[in-house]
Amino acid sequence: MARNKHPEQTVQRILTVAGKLFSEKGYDGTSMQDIVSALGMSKGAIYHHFKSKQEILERLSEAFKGEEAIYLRLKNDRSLTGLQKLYRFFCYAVSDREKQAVNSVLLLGMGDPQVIARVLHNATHEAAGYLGAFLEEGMRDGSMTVRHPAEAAQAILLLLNLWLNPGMEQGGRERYREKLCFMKELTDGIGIPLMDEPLILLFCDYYDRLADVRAKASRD
Amino acid sequence: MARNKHPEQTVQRILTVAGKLFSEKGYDGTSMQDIVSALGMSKGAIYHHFKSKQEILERLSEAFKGEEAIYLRLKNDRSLTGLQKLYRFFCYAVSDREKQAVNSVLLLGMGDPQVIARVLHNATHEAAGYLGAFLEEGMRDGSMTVRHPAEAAQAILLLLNLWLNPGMEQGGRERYREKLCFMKELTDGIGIPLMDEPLILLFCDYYDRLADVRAKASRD
DNA sequence: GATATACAAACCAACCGTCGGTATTAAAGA
DNA sequence: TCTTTAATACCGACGGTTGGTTTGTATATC
Repeated sequence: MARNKHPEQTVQRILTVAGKLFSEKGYDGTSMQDIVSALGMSKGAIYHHFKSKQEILERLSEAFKGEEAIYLRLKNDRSLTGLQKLYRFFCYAVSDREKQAVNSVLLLGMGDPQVIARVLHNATHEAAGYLGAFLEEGMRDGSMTVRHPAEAAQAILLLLNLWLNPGMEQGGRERYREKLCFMKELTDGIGIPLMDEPLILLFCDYYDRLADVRAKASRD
Repeated sequence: MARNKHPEQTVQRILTVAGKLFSEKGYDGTSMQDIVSALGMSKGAIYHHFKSKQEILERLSEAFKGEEAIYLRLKNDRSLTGLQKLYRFFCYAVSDREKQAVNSVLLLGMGDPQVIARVLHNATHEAAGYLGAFLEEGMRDGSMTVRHPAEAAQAILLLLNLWLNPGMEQGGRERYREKLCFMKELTDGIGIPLMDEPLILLFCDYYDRLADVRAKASRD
């Protein structure tokens, strides 16, 4: 139909390069011209595929939407309790997520206000609905004793996505582990015995993976 | 010394008008020209008193720094337990804060990424140090049984400033109250029996005050 | 009257996004 | 099969707006 037979590749290239730049220099710190130059394309090309700079960021953050898929899969699994579903959701969140997002702005670019706002919105709006459903299920089947499922879901996701986000951590690995221990007490305290040692280790891996990516990035 | 004998008044006028605009149209959505026009002044005048647009926002958000004063006052009071100090700190945070900040960007402008990032930073860096000290004190004097004081302080402040921030609430008054009930269970669960009924009512007042300001603002 | 300050206004580089134009291809018509 | 047509992929100069600077001037204080 047009000059390039595979425009999706172009879109991907734009997303990849823009994500890299955003995470290196921040969203506001990256100009459209920067992206254009790094791509060796024209401005018109980008604006042909994306209607604005914001839209690039939004598409980049859609990796988080992958949570919707895992949610739907877990939801209809009758062999699992609410707590087990929650547990697997967390496992996915810290391990499988890497595939699409470990290089993404959402982790490396965590210093940027635009990114923070986006993650926050995602946590308290989109994702909280899913988690809340698991918590309610856990109440019914007795696998947890949480009393305000909707609120608990929001609070937990807020802490998970912002506070436990390795991209936000500045205190090093040990402090991150301290955070995880506290998170265990917090969730236990509200009746959700979620955090066990294996999950904590998964979180630590999560942290280490980002540290690697960071180290590699700072070598350039 | 110069044309105007009372430059502080000019500075105040700039802060007031800029704060109003920021909260109405967001930080990025407000241009320097907007502020200049609303003030009926010149750009040079603003840049004579503030070195950047960011600095206006920072000065506006210094109301939060008032927490430092109350902290120092509480810190040296030997008649109070750690828990009592924490309690008073919270009372201050939701009641006294209004004097300078109820009209400020930090509540009304809570939708803005720049504002969110600033509040977040404030919570997990500046303020967390103070709170952590109270928690440690509370551990020693036995008024609470928290095990990870530094982490608890960060998590509590994060939830307080972002999640319990009335400017972020979109679910109405009842949902806000639900949040507060959950917050009580959360703090109780980690060994900090902080939230009692009077404090919850203070929070509700806090919410109502902002709702009033909002209603008044939308009438224009 | 010298000097430092409060402000004005013209000015600047950089920014995001637009727009008319061109190249290329898939499909439709002959 | 050859031509036409229309839609897509892309180009790059341009425009309006942005945050910020600079130069100039009036005035209050010493």
